[in-house]
Amino acid sequence: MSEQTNGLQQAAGSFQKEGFQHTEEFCRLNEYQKAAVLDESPACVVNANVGSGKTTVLIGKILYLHLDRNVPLEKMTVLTFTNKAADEIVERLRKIKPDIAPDQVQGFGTFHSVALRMLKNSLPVEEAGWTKEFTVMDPDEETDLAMKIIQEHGLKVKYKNRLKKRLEQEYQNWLEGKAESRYRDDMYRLYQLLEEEKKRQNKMSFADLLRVGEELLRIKAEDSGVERRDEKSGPAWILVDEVQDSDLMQIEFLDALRGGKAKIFAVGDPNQVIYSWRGTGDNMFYLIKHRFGAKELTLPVNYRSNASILAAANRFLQFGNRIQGTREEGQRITVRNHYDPFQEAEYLAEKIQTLHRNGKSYREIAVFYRLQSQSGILEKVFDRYGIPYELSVKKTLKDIPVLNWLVKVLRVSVNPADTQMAAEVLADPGYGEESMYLRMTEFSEETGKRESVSAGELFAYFGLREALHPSSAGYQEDERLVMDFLEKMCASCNKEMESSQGNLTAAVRKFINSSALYGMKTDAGEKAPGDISECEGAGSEPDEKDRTAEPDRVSLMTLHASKGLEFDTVFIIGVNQGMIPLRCKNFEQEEEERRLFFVGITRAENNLELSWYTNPGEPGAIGEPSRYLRMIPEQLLNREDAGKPENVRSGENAGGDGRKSDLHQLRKQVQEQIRLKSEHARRPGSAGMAERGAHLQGETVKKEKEQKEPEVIRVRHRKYGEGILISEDDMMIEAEFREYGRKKFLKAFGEVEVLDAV
DNA sequence: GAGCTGTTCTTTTTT
DNA sequence: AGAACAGCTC
Repeated sequence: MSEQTNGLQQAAGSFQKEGFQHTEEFCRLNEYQKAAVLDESPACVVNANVGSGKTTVLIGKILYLHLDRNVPLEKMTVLTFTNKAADEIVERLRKIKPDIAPDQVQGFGTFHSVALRMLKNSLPVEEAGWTKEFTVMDPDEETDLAMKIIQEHGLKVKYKNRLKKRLEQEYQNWLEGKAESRYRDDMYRLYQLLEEEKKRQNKMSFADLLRVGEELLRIKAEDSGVERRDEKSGPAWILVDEVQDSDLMQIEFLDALRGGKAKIFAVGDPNQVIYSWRGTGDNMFYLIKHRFGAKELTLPVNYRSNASILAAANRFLQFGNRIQGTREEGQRITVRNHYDPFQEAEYLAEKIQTLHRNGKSYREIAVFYRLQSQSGILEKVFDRYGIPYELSVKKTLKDIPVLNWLVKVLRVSVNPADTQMAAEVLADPGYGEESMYLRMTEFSEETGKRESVSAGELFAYFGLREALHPSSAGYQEDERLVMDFLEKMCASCNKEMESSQGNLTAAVRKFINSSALYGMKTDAGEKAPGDISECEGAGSEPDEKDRTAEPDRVSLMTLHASKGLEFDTVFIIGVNQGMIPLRCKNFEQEEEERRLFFVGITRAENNLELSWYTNPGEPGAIGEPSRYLRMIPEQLLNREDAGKPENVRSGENAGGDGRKSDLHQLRKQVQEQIRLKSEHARRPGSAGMAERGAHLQGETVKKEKEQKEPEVIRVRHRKYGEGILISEDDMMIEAEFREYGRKKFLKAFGEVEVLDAV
């Protein structure tokens, strides 16, 4: 298919099949979205503003490539960071094109699941030291194994209680060949021994999947020479969702997968990086752009929020140009002051009740907070008011002891080399049984050869009736949980064996492996204990019925968990100094807190209410509104200090107490007013502050007055290159860079050099 | 192992 | 700012 294939031929060909360009879906896209869908550069990154239809473009791209450019779905790899995102893409694709078969979208999934599939199907894992029968271990298991090795070898490893975190965070350093851990202990020796032990027990950690996958992909590319590899190997197109969230290992994997041949199309938003504390580097969006020499397109138009919300959001934008809106001004943003978290919960309960009575469904409403610990009060009060709510805390199979144990039994059964798991199964205080040992090690020989199986048969084979102790109080419940799990597993395994002629051992292994990657979630919000509603095994499809039956509930979640979601009405609580932003030591962390707040406010479609407490119970927070509230222009706000129902309270605990708190509140308000005024006075260049700054800092601040002139002052930054000075005061300096947009810096760090002496 | 001083982290969470 | 830990001394 030649490169000039274009509009004409498309139009000519449209009689035979519709073609995506002629569908309603395509016509509904705006010009930016269309450009992104149609772009066929070798590498392209789409800088997608919040709410600009990023996933719609990704899906449009898939359909365009498939229907108009004849790229088979099998030749596309679509990489996401969460299983939820992968499921959503396939689900939305099916909505437009319902005849997509599951094996057509094998290449759609998280980085880890795609890596796993390739290690199992097409890469020579033996060359790396594992066999095709390897299993996947989760981070807790890896930590346990590391602990065991530390003990056995008498290693000196500091902060053992934070070992899990350390294993993850220092892994990259070790890979890069650094000599010693920053804590000057045996950490790197531990990595080495751990790796050997994982090979011995034939299992891979999450990180191994990516790292080994990358290594083998590179070897494979070398082997097949510089000349084109045969057509079957590797994807023709690689599409990446939320690319700003990738880490270094994922970029290397991506690069290896591309093999210098596949085209890359990645969408992401540098303004929504909120997980960099977890190891996502500096600025992955631009790093990827430069790494692959990618063309950058933008999606500037937001379809979600009203103009007031977007105007506020624009104040927090750190990269790129301002977000363009499509909607009317709408409701202003409410800023409300409450006395304490308890008063606020009461207020929220009443407010939500009123909204619901006036016809708003609960599912349109969400409450966001910075810390998990803040949800407790809300839960209690909402319970009392009878308001249905859903907490976004995930529960995993590991929280259900009997299933946790059962998974270990199955793990050993499909991988007898896993001595760690075998020991844990037998040593389990609740279910450990010596007799399990033979059943697990003989599983492959006996039952494992079968071509179909039922839950009852497995239950009997493992002798679970005795192992679960029929006389114990929890037996009934345990049996039910185990049978539920086995039934789901058998259904998936039978299907798998039918389609791939594998045996039971292989099918169970596949199921257990993908369950490990899928997190083995259970719905914590559900009342039914232990309902394994989302235990997706190998090859099984997303449960359609679970989604349609979503009950009407208010969503309670952390700001982090809110990413990717949208609601008609959003309340963000605890917008106090010391809470949002959470006290943080360095400037990069502060920037991330700002992005987090940005993510939070941009979830709201029509109504946004931000509140702060005079008396926050949370440690660290102080009774002042967050400085972020001062960053929002006053004309966008609707300040409702002290609220109306709260006045009832002061009458309630009448007398000294109430008056005292009223006085307290009044004083806070006065202080706030004073601060606001001084803030306004300072912005165009406050003489007083500048003078003091000049004394402390020396030269750079000298001539505040000249800055009013439209003279361009150039600055330079180690990372961002040359830019122009926007503003500065005694603490901060703000500059704009062509590639990176506006950034603020702490003068004390001396990162920015002013080039034009004034 | 008590008592001291210095260091490090505290929150957010996916695979 | 305070907890939890590491490493030292006695």
